[in-house]
Amino acid sequence: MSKQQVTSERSGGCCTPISVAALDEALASEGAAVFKALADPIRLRLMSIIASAREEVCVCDITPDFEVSGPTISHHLRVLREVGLVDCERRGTWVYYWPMPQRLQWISTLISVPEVALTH
Amino acid sequence: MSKQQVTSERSGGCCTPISVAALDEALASEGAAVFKALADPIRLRLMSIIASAREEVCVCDITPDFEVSGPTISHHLRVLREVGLVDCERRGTWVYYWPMPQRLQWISTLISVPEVALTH
DNA sequence: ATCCTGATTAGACAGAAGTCAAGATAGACA
DNA sequence: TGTCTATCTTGACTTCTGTCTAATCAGGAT
Repeated sequence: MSKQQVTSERSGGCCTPISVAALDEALASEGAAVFKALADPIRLRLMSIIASAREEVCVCDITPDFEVSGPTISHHLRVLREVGLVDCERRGTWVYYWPMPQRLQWISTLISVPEVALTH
Repeated sequence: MSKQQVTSERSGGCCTPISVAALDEALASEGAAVFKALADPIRLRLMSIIASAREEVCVCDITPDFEVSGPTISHHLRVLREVGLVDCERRGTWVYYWPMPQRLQWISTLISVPEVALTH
């Protein structure tokens, strides 16, 4: 398996990193929307809690870790969901969230830097 | 010319991706600040133009690609500079920008997903 | 049915961010 | 010196965002 293949598999579907070729406006808008979702300390922590958990995470377990109100947590989770970084499901009284790893990997690849560009 | 030099973790080896372990508040704040800089379509395009160029880029070559005023471009470039994603230098009449690839790679690694998490 | 708990939605508000016009600054050159 | 060009900074305006309280919704249990 070539490096090229590994890269495209890990990129969550596609995309040339911005260090390789300039983005067109459409991709820039989509990418910026995802970065905007990660551009808040609380949302980034929420994303990291959900992404690093081995299982789905209950909102009830997340909320106590933060010093903002429940509705605010709910708002931030919705922002993450609307850009496809997480998804959720109600199960009985509780709501559970899980990460969408391909979406996260896509945005990571978008800003990744080829090794040659790091060493020069 | 700009303030950069940030955490210790970004040199070479980098940080622990958020899919591996939850972020503490300090790293979440720093990461969110960098994502905020990328969370605008114009800034993301600016970053991609600068990062993908083989040479330093003159502001005079960038500005015509956008439909906003010169001061607005200047403002966006400053935002990118303040989070350490680019740096610049005046040379004669013109100002040249170049990318800081390690900083970009740091934020990319922060949200990268281990292969095992993509296939399960 | 009615109540209780967990979570989301609606509405309001302060502060942040994007934009532009006008002015300031840096350097080249006559 | 003065002027010209490229870029940045300032100040103002408008829109967007994060946060709260209060109200609403979804399910379980009494």
